[in-house]
Amino acid sequence: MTQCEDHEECISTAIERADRICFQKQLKFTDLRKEILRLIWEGHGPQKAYDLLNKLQKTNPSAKPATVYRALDFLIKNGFIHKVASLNAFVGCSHPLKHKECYFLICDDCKNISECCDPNITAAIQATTAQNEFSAKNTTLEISGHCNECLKQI
Amino acid sequence: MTQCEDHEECISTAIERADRICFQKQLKFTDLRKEILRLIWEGHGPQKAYDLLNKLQKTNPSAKPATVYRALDFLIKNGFIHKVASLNAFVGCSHPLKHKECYFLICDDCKNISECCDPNITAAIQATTAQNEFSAKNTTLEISGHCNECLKQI
DNA sequence: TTATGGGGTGTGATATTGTAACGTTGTTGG
DNA sequence: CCAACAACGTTACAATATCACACCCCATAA
Repeated sequence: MTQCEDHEECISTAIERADRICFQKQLKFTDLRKEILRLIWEGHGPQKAYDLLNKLQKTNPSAKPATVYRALDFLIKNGFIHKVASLNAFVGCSHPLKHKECYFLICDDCKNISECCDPNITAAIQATTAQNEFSAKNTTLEISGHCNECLKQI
Repeated sequence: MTQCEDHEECISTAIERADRICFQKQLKFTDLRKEILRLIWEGHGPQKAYDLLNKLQKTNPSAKPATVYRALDFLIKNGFIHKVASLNAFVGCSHPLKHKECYFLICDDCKNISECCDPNITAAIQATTAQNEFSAKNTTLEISGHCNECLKQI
């Protein structure tokens, strides 16, 4: 699940990517927003808002819930992270800009999340919404269970 | 979305169905659980836990959050309702026993929810999880947008 | 140059959602 | 009957999230 060979590199790649996109789109990628994005990628799994707050307070003791939630709002709105509704947690997006819809495989054991963005699923969902004459704006697809690595270890 | 010709009948049908299933499965469908299920169906849309608590307190002034959440746990566990993760709300299941997975179309305007349980989506999801060697336990698929009725009214 | 307006942040308060823990009651099988 | 367990009552609290208002910075127009 969401392996990376060199996690430091994986984090900095994500930050640089965001930096680039923000520059192109003229978005303000402030230190605070960058720090929150970094903390999310450091965890490399779904991160809870208040855990992020605790970590942020190590370098920024006066941080408050709103501090974190505002940064999260920015990051979500611009596609750098996703909210995982079934966990009330937040996870870095591996490919911002690439697509609107993201689906997740969530391992209950190792807590890792992988984005699985299958076009077949998207097509099936579109067919169903069309059939129901429903105009979809946002899709939340979160599949929990056990990843292959964890299954092997049993 | 989730229309019903006679809402009183629709509620009582749901209650009777649950009653029957509980009898068959030897589950204790207590007054409290029945009342919560009734309140959920009365709303005929996603109901928030604390709204249910307020309504419950009209007939049961000493009800507490735990009172509601315990009843909700029972109803979810036995398939009579679903939790809508993206809304932190609860909605009655139109066909308990029929299937494990339920997908939702959620109208942002009229707040109605309809279950859309398309086998094609299920198949697409299964194909993807298989391909990722992931053993799925639970699937949350919640599609928000606008239903046809609301689109027409614009 | 100033003013002015919007975005981002600081800060305190509060709202909303959900659980833990422990005691009591009531049912039920042995 | 009574031991055991499920359901419920009750208190407290934990976890998640938002609001409101003040302040600062800085880009831009007057």
